[in-house]
Amino acid sequence: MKEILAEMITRAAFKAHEQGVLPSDAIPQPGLEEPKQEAHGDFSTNIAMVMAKVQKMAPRKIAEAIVDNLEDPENFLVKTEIAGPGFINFYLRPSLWQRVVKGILDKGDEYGRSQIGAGQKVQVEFVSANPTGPLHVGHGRGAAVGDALAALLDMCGFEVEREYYINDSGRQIRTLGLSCWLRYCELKGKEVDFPQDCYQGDYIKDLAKRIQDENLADLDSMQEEDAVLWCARFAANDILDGIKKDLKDFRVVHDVWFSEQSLYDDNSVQNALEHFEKTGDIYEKDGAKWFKTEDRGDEKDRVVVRNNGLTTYFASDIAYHKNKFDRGFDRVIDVWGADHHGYIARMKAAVDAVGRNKDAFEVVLVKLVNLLRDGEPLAMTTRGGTFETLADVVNEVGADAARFIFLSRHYESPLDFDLELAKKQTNENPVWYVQYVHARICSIESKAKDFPVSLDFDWDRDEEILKEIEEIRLMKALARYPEIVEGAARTLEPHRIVFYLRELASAFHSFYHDHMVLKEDQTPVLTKARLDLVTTVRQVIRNGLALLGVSAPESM
RNA sequence: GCGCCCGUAGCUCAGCUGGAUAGAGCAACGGACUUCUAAUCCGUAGGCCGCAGGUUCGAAUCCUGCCGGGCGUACCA
Repeated sequence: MKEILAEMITRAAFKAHEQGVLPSDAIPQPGLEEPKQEAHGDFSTNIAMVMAKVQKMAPRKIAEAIVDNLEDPENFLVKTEIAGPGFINFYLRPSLWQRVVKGILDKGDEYGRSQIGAGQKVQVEFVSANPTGPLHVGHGRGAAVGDALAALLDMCGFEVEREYYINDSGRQIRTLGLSCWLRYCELKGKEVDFPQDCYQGDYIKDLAKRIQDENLADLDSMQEEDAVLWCARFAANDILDGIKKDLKDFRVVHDVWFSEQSLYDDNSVQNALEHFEKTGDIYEKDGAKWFKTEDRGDEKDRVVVRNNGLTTYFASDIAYHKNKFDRGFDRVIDVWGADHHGYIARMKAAVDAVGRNKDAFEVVLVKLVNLLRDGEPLAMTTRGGTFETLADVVNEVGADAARFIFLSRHYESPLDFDLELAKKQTNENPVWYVQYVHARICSIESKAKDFPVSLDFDWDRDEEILKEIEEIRLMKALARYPEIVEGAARTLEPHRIVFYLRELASAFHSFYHDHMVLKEDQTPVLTKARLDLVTTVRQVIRNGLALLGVSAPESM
């Protein structure tokens, strides 16, 4: 509908130019928007104001010239007016909105799909928590955001892959092994001084106990270093299994689990380092090797090999991101916690050095989550305690509520997550508000069997059937969905879907309150039309919730 | 110190590429169920868009400075 209008406006402007009314032929692409106020029509354009400078004319004069030259052979418009400083407002024939119903009925689950991605390959890497402890709520938000982004991009015609990067190498894995080993020693009754920088959580004790109880290894006869390594492997694998289970329960699925260690095993890290030493991007200073990131936009150069010979995380990250692009991705999106903020510039520099466009690598920084109960903050220590893990939260409030709330704000905004609120089955809880629409409509549909419904009804007939204001508003909201999806994908902002769904839900509830779908003294045609209308609402609610990874229940 | 993000209604937050009288949810107040799920709806109230300049037909939006808050700034991960 917008395209048609834009076309009409452009044609009118050129016609006005040919007639000499508009001096310049520089006609910009008309921007059309839905005015905030219904009194300003269905669509409006500010093109006259935009052109004012070039045309050297008053905006309202330009608007007049355009309106005078509008051709509307199919009678789309019932009224056109010039308002304010030079807006042109368009009032559409109401029956035009009915076309959206047919469109959604035809497209079903595919309504909202677009091809703006044009088949470009995108990788979304998210969660990627170190396998040194269970996922906490912060990871949950990252998981919800990453998963929704992937779904959005997929819906917009990108070829998407979801990846989890496992930091299964390096010092912290050894620390994990040491922690586990020491707890094991404690169980054996040895006096142990448990260091501060070891992992304190009770889950480590549980692991040690399992090693003992299930007799998984003969640690006692091993050299201490071997025992620590064995513990490290065992603990990391077990914790990773736990992470996988937590994600599964949260309905998050990754396509690829990528091991950091594999980059060492196949010499990728080594090769990358050697390569950049040759190109001069890596140099030696103070016994360490530095990557020249400052020349590429970072604040300073960064160490990749420490003077003790050990590589830093940055070294493997360079190899990792090179690997990503080598796999043919046009865009690489990393979802990180906000505490990794300072890492972006150096990673972009590395991507630049690899010879890729810095803009092909994007980082979505997800701010932290404040867990509350009845408005009171809960302590978020790494030590075992009350509700801090993702699993606990999902257990308590359910995956639907958790995901919806995680996505209910811009990812860059800190998020308060109130456990009690998330569980409430009242209007304070936004999840239910949206899901309720779906359930209500399912209920109507199942009751519809007992009603006389016109069967030879045809949406192609251009007669006006749905003419109530609540119906028109609903259809307008439905029509907006595809561009909401596109906008959310373009800006990588899934929260837009949440806001949209609340609007659509609100429009539906208003309609529902004022008008009956199934009513005895109503024409079968109107019944059928309304039935189709609510079915399309259900469809769009379903499609939107699917993007968020939230279920659409048939009854509540 | 430097860099990034943020400051919008009592609270939590939207606000697209600058557009008309700045929006929503919650909380508050007042109404609406003999009807397809009241987990709902309708109405009222609530604002110096942190402050001060600048850009222009027009600024919550763009630029500069200041104030206030968060984060980052490792031969850590």
